[in-house]
Parts: sequence; C-alpha cells; structure tokens
Amino acid sequence: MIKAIRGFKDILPSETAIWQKVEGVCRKLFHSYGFSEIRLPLLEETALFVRSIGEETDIVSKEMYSFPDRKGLGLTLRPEGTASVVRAFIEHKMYARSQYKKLYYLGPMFRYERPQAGRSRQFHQIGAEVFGLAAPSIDAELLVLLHDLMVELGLSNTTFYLNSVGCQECRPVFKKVLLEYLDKKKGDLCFDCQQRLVKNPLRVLDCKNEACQSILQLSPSIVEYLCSACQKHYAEVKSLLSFYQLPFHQNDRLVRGLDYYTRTAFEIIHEGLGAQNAIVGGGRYDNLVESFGGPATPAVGFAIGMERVVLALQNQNIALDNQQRIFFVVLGDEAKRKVLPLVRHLRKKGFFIEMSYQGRSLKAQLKEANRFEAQYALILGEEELAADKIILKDMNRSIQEYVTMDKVEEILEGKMASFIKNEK
RNA sequence: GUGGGUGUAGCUCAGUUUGGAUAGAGCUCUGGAUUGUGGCUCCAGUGGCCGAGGGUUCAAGUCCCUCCACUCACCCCA
Repeated sequence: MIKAIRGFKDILPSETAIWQKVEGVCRKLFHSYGFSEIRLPLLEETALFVRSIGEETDIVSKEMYSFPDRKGLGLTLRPEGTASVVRAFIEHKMYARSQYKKLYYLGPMFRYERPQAGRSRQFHQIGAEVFGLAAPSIDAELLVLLHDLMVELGLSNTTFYLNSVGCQECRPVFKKVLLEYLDKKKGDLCFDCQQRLVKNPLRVLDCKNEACQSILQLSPSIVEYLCSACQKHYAEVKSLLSFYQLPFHQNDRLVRGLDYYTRTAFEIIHEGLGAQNAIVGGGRYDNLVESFGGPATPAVGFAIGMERVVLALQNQNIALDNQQRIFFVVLGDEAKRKVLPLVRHLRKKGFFIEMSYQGRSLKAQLKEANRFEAQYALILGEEELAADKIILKDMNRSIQEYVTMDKVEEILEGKMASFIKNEK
C-alpha cells in the first residue's frame, strides 16, 4: 500500500474546519492592519535561501529539499517564506510605488527534519512582512496584531518573549566578548555548544543543557552591548508595548536561528505543546533587502506555525461555528423526482441540506439524518405525495408537522432565523 | 543524524511474559426485533497478509535477526 511519505500529512476533513478558522481570522486581521496577500512559488533557486538564511545554519546545511531541475539549475522547496517575499519585493520594484509595503502570505514550507510533536517535513506558515519602515512603532504594531490574533482565536497560555539582537555595528562586538567569556569555560560546555562556539556562538545562549545554562548565568548580555541607536530602538519598542498594555517578557538569551535578523527579535510560546512550543517567531531584518541588490530597506516580519496553532486550539477544544442542518428523507422514485428541484432550490438559497441517495428504508434514512446531525428532517413519501404535503420533523424535539410544498422555504427561513437569534 | 516507546479489524485496545487448534472485545457500519418514524435496548452480520521480510520449530500474533513506519525526546525551529 502506498502511504504518504514521512513527515508529510493529510489534513483530514475532521480537521479542516479549524484550519479554515485560523486562516480566516488571520486574513481578516491582516487586512484590517493594512496587509495585502502575496502568493509565492514553492520552488526557488537554492542560492536565495543559502544567501538569506545563512550557509552555516542547520536549515541550509542539512534540512533543505534541494535538487537540480532538468537543465541542472539548483532548486529548493522553500524552507521559509521571508526570502521569497524579499525576492519578490525587489523583483517587482515594490519599493518604487510607495514608502512602505505590508505583505502577508500563507502556505506550505519544507524542511527535512525528524518528525515529532509539532514538527513535520511539510508544515504551514502564515507570515507577514513590512518593508520600508525603520520606526520602532511598526515593531510594536506587529506584536499588538499578534496579541489581537491570539485573543481572536481564543488561544490562551501564550507568552511573548522579546529581545534585541543588535545590528552590524554592535553585534560583532558582543559576539567577540561572548566568545572570549565562553572560550575560558570551553571544557564545561556540552558537545553541541563546543561546535556552536565555532559555527554560531550566539546559539550557545539558548542551549537547554544545564551545565551550559549555569555557565551562561554570568555571561555577558547582549543588551549591555547594544549601540546607542539599537538601544534607543529597543527601549522605544518596549515603551510602546507598555503603552498598549501588552504583557511580554524580556529574554536576552532569545536568538533567532536565521542569520538575517537585526535588532528586534521575538517569539510566542504556547505552554503545553511539548518540545516544539514556539507558535510564532519573528523580528527585524534591516539589511536583507539591500544584500539582495535592492535599495537599502528596513524590514520586519514574523511567521506563524499553523500546525502548532491548530494543535494548541485542538487541545483547548475551541468551539466552532454551528450550522443548521436539514436532511431530506425521500421514499420512492416519484417522490424523489419531486424533491430534487426543491433541494436544489433550497441549496441555492444557502441552506445546508443533504438527502438520502440510495432509496433506503424510512428508518435507515432517519438514522442518516441523525448521523448528519440534522436539526430538521423533511419527509416525503407516497402518502404525503398524494396529499401534496411534506412532513417537517424537528429532530431534537421529536415533533413533526405537515407543510405544503410551497411553504417549505418560508417556514425553514423562519426556523433558521430564530436559530441564529438563539445562538447570539 | 542519535536515543526511548509503539506497530493486532475503519477507530480504541486485549492476547505476546510461559509458542499450541477456526485471533478476541468495545465503538463504528449493515440488517432485524418495530412493513412509514431516528437517538435507548436486544439479536445477527460485514470487517484481520497480527507493520514487512527472513530465521528457529512438528507448530510463531507470541521466540531470534534485519528492515520499515508511527510516536516522543535530543538537535533544530514556526
């Protein structure tokens, strides 16, 4: 039997409602914050990711789905979205039409990792990016948007973590100081951290190993080494968040895994998701556009891990919108002929209506109606046909009444209206 | 890439310790009890390459080997 390949999952009908809810809430909120959707290719030239994410990162060095196409061009299934948005921003000269640009995207990403809770090889992100704004107020606005999003989704137990990772001026200084400090304790660091020391010393900061953590207790902190411009930016972001009364934690060990980040870095953690508990990650990347040959353009953005948000919502048993359902019970071919146009008409009017397709017994069809969770069943058999009436049965209250054909729509509309009223 | 746990019906799981005859239960599904009135109850039925391959044995779901998948953690990240 052929099965889906490792780390690639079907999202089944029983789950899609919650996915649609997440997508819908995001889209609505993004639009009200002035973002427009951009749809991007899943395949890009490998060089795009190597140059943006960083050659030494795990993503690029061992997690990308890369292959040559039929003419030998190196292609890669996108492992993240920001690089493509930047590419498109430059390619279509979006900087020319306005001072700044707000874009969002959503779709699958691919990383060749070992699957575990909250991590698969194909996963989905919803991301947002703002180009052309250096002001700290946009950093803060993104965090406020995300906070609103959590509220709108009904997602609780989230924590916002904030840090500044400095810029090209001050980060190298901090890196040097940190390296000097860690080098002295090199022997006590875990094996992985000794590797990191060479490849990416900043990543030692968020190591989970206890020995490393205790060494880090006394290590220099990035916030002490920020240049005055970065310091000012960070202070203003925090001040605005306080003004918005948005709760957040400063975490000077928060480091982003992609090389392009500058200044503001943030993460949203959801407790109870297991080891992969970051549902949102993002930050500023002021040099990326320029490094790809575009005009110097500050930028800031984030990406939401959809699987993780969906998991968190499923754990919370989030209520989804209920819909009134109607089931049409039909007995005999003649009745069926009569019913088909009516069903079609009612569907056109927007009713959620199903019928029995297989000419089964009345009992079996009512069971179907049950399974369909119909609030109402319409029954048309030979007796009703002769009397030119239809039975309207209230499935919850087990009562039924006779209705003439031409009144069905009107009566159902009344029932639906009172249902919607009661829901509210 | 490394380590732990788990693979038996559509789903949830017994059975594997100590090898033994047609491999079980609950739920679901189909039909009936009730000729045209659902949910509850009762009865019956459908549904298994026991993850795959190899080995030991008179005999393997059960023991041994190899592989695969799922899962959790490391790692990494959203």
